[in-house]
Parts: sequence; structure tokens; C-alpha cells
Amino acid sequence: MEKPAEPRWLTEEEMQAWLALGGVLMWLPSALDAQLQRDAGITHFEYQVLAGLSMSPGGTLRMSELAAFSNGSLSRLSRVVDRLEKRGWVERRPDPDDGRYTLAVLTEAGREKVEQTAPGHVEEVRRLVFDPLTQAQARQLREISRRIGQAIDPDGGWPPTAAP
Amino acid sequence: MEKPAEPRWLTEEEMQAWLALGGVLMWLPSALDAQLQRDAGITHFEYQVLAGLSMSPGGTLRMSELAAFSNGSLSRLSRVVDRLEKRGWVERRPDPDDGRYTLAVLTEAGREKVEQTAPGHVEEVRRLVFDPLTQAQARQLREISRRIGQAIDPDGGWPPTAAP
DNA sequence: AGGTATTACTTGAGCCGTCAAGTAATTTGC
DNA sequence: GCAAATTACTTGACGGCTCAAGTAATACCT
Repeated sequence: MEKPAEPRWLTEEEMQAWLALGGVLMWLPSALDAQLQRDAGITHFEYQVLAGLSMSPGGTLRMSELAAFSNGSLSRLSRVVDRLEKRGWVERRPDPDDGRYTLAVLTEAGREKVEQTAPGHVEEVRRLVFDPLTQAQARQLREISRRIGQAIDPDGGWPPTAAP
Repeated sequence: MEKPAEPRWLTEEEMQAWLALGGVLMWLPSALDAQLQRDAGITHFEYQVLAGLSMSPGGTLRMSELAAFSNGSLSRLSRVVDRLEKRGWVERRPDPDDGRYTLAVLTEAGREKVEQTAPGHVEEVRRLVFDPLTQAQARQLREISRRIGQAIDPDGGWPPTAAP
């Protein structure tokens, strides 16, 4: 009736770490969304999309590349780009090299939007994440995050759709 | 035309840490949800609700306490408890001490569900979070998460609705 | 060359969460 | 002791996201 192997429960210390991490997983994205929503009227995901484009040559990326960069599904990106297009920050055009691809291109207004938004956002990341940490802890955070990331996905390609 | 103060940009090291953390923020909740969905057909939030009840005396908590414990809004909890009630794992009843409160009570079936589900979930948390870390890193993770949590919310009460 | 398979994206249906307005029970102020 | 305010929760409207099915362009195979 019982599962045969006794599970390896968490130690007290691990439990505390897990609860604290749980809070961060829950509230950090929410806090970043709140800042961007308040100061720029966009979500964090929309910001990532605009930022991704702004860092690419010509402010241009294929939808699939942009989806990978912004850690979102193609379906989600498609709808987000709809919204950004309606707001005049992005345009879509077919890739002349291969008609299956769609290029997302940052408009001039879009570039202005990112450039106005970035400083406040970086400031918030710094305030919430790096200011409270020592430099050594920031390095530890990098290493710890990498290891957890590795455990979640030994390769590097996660976005939905596993093995066909 | 430019913002007066030059923002304090992130150093290369911070940028790497931020990207790595971003991946964890994005994919760890998703990975945990996937395991629970696959093995138990419930979301991580639903699990937290059931687990919260199972750890309370009599398997009973007021809705508002349960919402605080599970890091969700009351509105969200209300709908989730609807679902759990339909599945026969939770019941609602008015608090006899104060009719404004609603008590959520874990049924026998609900308790069995948590007990069947917990070991696999704990195993997954261990696999994704603690197995890849040294013990010292787990301690660091606790401290780092606490500091970030503190920066997000100096007190301890976040769930929506700020100062009235 | 032509049919099939694959790739890249889009879109309809449905679920889930939020916000704001509504309801019911209790406390407060006079 | 009763009206007004507060508290605890519920619910309708709405938007975003995912899954799966659909569409269009290109690659592959013989």
C-alpha cells in the first residue's frame, strides 16, 4: 500500500532554502512586471521582446529566434508581436531569403520606447537583486543558477515541444 | 532630451548572473508544474493548497490564511478551491466562530492525494535544486533568496493590495 | 519534376488568473 | 441598539497563454 522507497526528505536547512526560493520565484517576476507596467505600460515579456530586437543588428530577428531569446513559445510570441505591432513598436515582414520565416523589425518608435524604458528597469533589477547581495554572493548566484538551469535542461533548448 | 543620471548598468558578471537567474525564474516553476501535472494531474498551486491544508491541524484553514500560505490572491484561491471541491479533495464550511470566514477542509480523499503526491514532488525539487548544489551553496541560496525577498518586500505581507 | 514531408508561423477554443463590483457577516461609533 | 464601515469572500467580465489544428513556403526523395 505504501510506496516502497522512503523519499529523501528535505533537511531543515534545505526546507528553509526552498521556502525562501519559492518566495523569490513567486514574487520577483511579479515585482519586475509591476515596475514595467507602472513606468512603461508593458509586461516584462514585452520588454524582453523589444530588448531582444534592440540588441540585434538592424533591430531585426526571425520570430523563432526571438521566441528562443525571450524564453517564450512561438504561439505566445505571435500574439505579443500582434500587440506590439498595433502599438507601432514592431513590424512584421516576410524573410526574403526564406518565405517561411517572418522577420520582426523594431520601428523607430519601438527603439525609443526601449531606450526610455531600459534605465528604470535595470535600476529595478539592481535594486531588487544585486544591491542586497555582496559581490561574492552575486557570483554564487550565477553559479547556483547555472547548476539549477543545467539540472532542468542538460542541453540548452527548452521552449515547449519535446522529442517528436 | 536624455535622462539626467546615467543608469548604473550591470557589470559583465552581474549580467551573466541575471541571465542565469532569469532562466531559473522562467523554467523552474514550469518544470515543477510539469512533474505534478504528469504524475498527479494537478498544478503546483493546487499542490501547495492541498499541502498547506495537510500540514494544518484538522486539515483546516481559513481561506485567507490559506491564500497567504500559498502565495496567491484570495480571488485565485477561491477559484482553485472550487476546482478542488469538485474533485472531492476539499470542502468548504462557514467558520462557526465568525461567519465571515470560510474554512477550507481537506477530505480523506484529499489527504490521500497529497500523501501520494508529496514524495514524487519532493524528489523532483531535490533533483532540480539541491542535488546540483553543494551544501554550502544550498546555504548561500537560502541567504541570497532571503535578501532578495527582503528587498522585494521589507515586511512579509505581499499578496496584492498595497496601502489602503 | 512532382508528391510528400518538414518547417515556421498563425489562430480558434478553452482554461486560468486578475480586477473590480457585489454579497453577507460582524464590528464600530454614537 | 442601530446605521455605517469593515472584513472575508465570491463572481462576472476580460485578457493572456497554451494546445492543437490549420496554412503557407520550402526541402527532400526517387
